[in-house]
Parts: sequence; C-alpha cells; structure tokens
Amino acid sequence: MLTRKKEFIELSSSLPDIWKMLTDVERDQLRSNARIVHYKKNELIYLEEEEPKDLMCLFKGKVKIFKSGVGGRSQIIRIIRPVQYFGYRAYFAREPYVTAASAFEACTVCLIPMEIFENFLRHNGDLALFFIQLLSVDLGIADQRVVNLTQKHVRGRLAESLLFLKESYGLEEDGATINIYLAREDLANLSNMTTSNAIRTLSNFVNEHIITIDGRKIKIIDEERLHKISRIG
Amino acid sequence: MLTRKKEFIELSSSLPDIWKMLTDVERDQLRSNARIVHYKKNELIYLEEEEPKDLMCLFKGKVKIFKSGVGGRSQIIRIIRPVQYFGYRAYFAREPYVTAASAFEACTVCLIPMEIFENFLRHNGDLALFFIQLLSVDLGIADQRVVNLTQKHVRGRLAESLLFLKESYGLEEDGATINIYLAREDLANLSNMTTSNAIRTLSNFVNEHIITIDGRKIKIIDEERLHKISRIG
DNA sequence: CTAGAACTATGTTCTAAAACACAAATATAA
DNA sequence: TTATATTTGTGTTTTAGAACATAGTTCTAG
Repeated sequence: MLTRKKEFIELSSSLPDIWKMLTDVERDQLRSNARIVHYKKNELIYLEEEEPKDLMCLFKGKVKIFKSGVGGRSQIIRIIRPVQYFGYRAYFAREPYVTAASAFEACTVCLIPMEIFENFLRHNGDLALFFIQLLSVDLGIADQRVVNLTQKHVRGRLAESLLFLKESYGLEEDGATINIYLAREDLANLSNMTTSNAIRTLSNFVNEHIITIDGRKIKIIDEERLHKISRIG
Repeated sequence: MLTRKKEFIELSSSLPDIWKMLTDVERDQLRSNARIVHYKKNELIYLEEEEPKDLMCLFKGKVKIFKSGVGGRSQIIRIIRPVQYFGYRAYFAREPYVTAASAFEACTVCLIPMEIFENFLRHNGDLALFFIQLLSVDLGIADQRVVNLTQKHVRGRLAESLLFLKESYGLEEDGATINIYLAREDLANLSNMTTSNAIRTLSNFVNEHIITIDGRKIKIIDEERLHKISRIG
C-alpha cells in the first residue's frame, strides 16, 4: 500500500507537462492505470514489429530509439531523456513499431495504456495540441536529420553527434565532460558510420585538441571548433 | 459571386477527410476563410525560414517538399499528391519552416489560416486525432527514410525512389509509365545522389531491361527486379 | 577472481560514388 | 527562327569511407 501510494505521488509530480492539463476524472483514471517499470542497463523496452500498447514516459535514465537497416546494421533514430514521452507514434499511426527501444542505463519508465490516453486526447484539446506539437517537433528534427546524415562527412556527423549528446544529456560537474557513457559502436550508430571510423575520428579530434577522451568519457575542450566542423559538414 | 459559389462547392467535396468531422459552425467558418490559390509549374509555394500561416491542402497537381543542405545541395524530403495536407508541421512546432515547397507542375491549393484551424483542433477530438495520425505516419516514414538513404547503395536508393513515385502518383494509361515528369536532378535529389549518378544508374537499369526511358518518361518493365534491388540495398 | 567475450585502437586495402570534363540533345527566350 | 541556357549522357580521375586484419584493453558473467 505504501509503495502504491508512493507511485501516486510520483505520477503527479513526474508528469509535469500533461498532469496540469488533465481533469480530476482523468487524473484518477491515469492513477489507476499507469504502471511504473524499471529496466536494467541495455535491457530492451520494445522491439521492431511489436504491437504498441502504452504511452511511455521516461522518469529516470537514458533510452535509445533505434532501427535495424540493410544487413541488420543498426541506426539510432533518436535518444530520450527524462522527462520525455516515447513509444506512442506507432500506435497513433495504427501500425506496429518500426523501431526498437533499449535502455542506455538503468531506467524508470511510466507506462500508460494507449487506449485510455487516446480517449483523453479526444476530449482534451490542450492535451491533443501538446502531442501534435511533440510530433511536429520530432518530424522537423527527422527532416533535418535526413539532410545531416546524408550530406555531411564523417567529421561533421561525429561533431554534430557530440554536440547533440551534450545538448540532450548535459555536462558533468566539471562543465566539460558529456554526461553519457556510450560505446564507440553506439556513437557510430548515432552518426551513421562504422565503429572504426568513429574511433579514428574521435582520435583525430583528440590530436586536434578539440576533445579529450578517458575511456568512454568524452570531454569537450573546444566547442566552437565542434560547431564549426558540424556546420561545414 | 458565381466563382465564389463554385469554391464553396469545391471545399465540401474536396476536403473529404476533414469535412465530415466538422460541425456546421466550423464548416461556415472554413468556407469564409479558406482561399484557393493556383501555382504555376516550378513556382515556389513557401520558403525555408518563412513564417507558417496556413494549412495547405493540395487539390490538384504535384508538390515537392525539399530542404537545402550542406553547400546548398537540395534534398527532397517528401512529395505531395492530391488530396494531401502539408505546410502545417512548422506551425504546430511553433517554428519557421525548415523546408521549402514548390510545384512540380501546375497546382491548385486550398489555404486555411492556421489560427482558425488550430481552434478547430482544440475543440474537435476527431480532427485532432486525424492530424496526430497524419503526423505519426509521416514521422514513421521519415525514420524509415533515414535508414534507407544512409544505408542503401545508389542502385537500391534509385530503385526505391522509382517505386515510391509509382506508389505516389500512379501509372499512365499504359499501366507501366510512371505518371510524373521529373528532371534527372529531381530524381537525384529525391534519392540522395548526384545527377550524374542518377543518369548513369537509370541507363544501367535500361540495359538490364528493368525500365525503359523516353526523355523524362520512365516505364517500369520489371517491377519485381526493382523491388528486389530496393530491398537488398 | 578468472576466462571469455566484447570493446577499443590502428594500420592496410579496396571500392562505391563524388568530382570533373566535355559533348550532344533539348528546352527556353529574344 | 536563331541563339542561349539547361538538361542529358558518358568517360576519366579522385577520394572518402567501408572492409578487413590484428592486437591490446576492458568488461562481465560464472
């Protein structure tokens, strides 16, 4: 009972965006249907081809949304940080997932059954417009990404990814180290290149005093250079 | 007056998807605020950086949505056919257009002021869910496109584009010729390759008896091969 | 704590596709 | 119509980045 109560409290304070748009009735319904699930590092959250059932909200941790392409080669499509919603696109498009999601690190996720949520949307204009906005922003990012990934060269793509990771997950206390622990392979999949190329280009950046690396920890030394490299492609 | 009346008739029959979801009041409001605009072949409909003002619905013609990338290189992001909606994403994302739109051929477009339409959405759950679905489908296509454009080789990308054009605009009376008149450059920009490569690969397809070309008219001879080439990348 | 697996690093080779160059064919405008 | 611009076609050169090979290093599961 105590645990259950704890989850109630989490819900109201952890869904800041949508909670304030809901009516009391909707809030009750949400309380009694939302589930909190924990995922271990590298655990899969959902798979390609699966049926979407829940709107997911990341309370804690870091998630990657990815897709396997030609010859099973994986491409990271987007990354999720707290508090962001994910996993709902496929449901609204009335299709199975075309992506998969997995936890970069231990995660806490709130699952809300889509049927219930769709009903909220149908009767709550503010909530509907909020999700229209989320989808619109993501679609704009996807459009931009098509151009960046296809037209920029390896250096530009990697520089962009590093800046993107910094924007998404922020920096550690030193004000320079990117606050995520990523394998070179993930960095490569995010930047559309081979792992070798990610490693090599990272080394080049170190030699050019743009970053320093300590294992998987990446410290940004010259952010302006990174921006420039990203811009010129 | 007669012309004006004609436009009223067009509206109710030309917006099949949304018209049936609207209340009488909304319909009246739509009638008095929607405008019909004609665009000449190759005319620009909106530009990157511009402020989005209207929801657009293509009644007649063909439209390309494109984006200029590194070094001004253009990338076609999506193509629009009658009756599809476009131009609304940026407004909902509360940002200027990140793409531009132009007419492949002479077009008739219906413009609906976004402020009015947003109000409809806020009070009409079905309409809101309809647009949530449109955005969700487009976002799924964009995600798929990232993988296709970055991982497939030139042949696979061109094959995919030809099939995509066939799906979008259909075939002429002969049941084989793709019903669109595209410059090689546009075909290249759609497939993320140089014009030279589009021309060369098209020639290869002709030699392999997969298609025939007569100027800009492309006839599909062996669709199964195209599917196969697209699939294996 | 240890063994095996996974990750990181770097050098070498190979290839797809871009860049370039030019000619021929079409389209567009004066 | 003729002249000019644009588009199409093809051969050649160059290069970015993939593929491969191999070794050292770091995880991690039992």
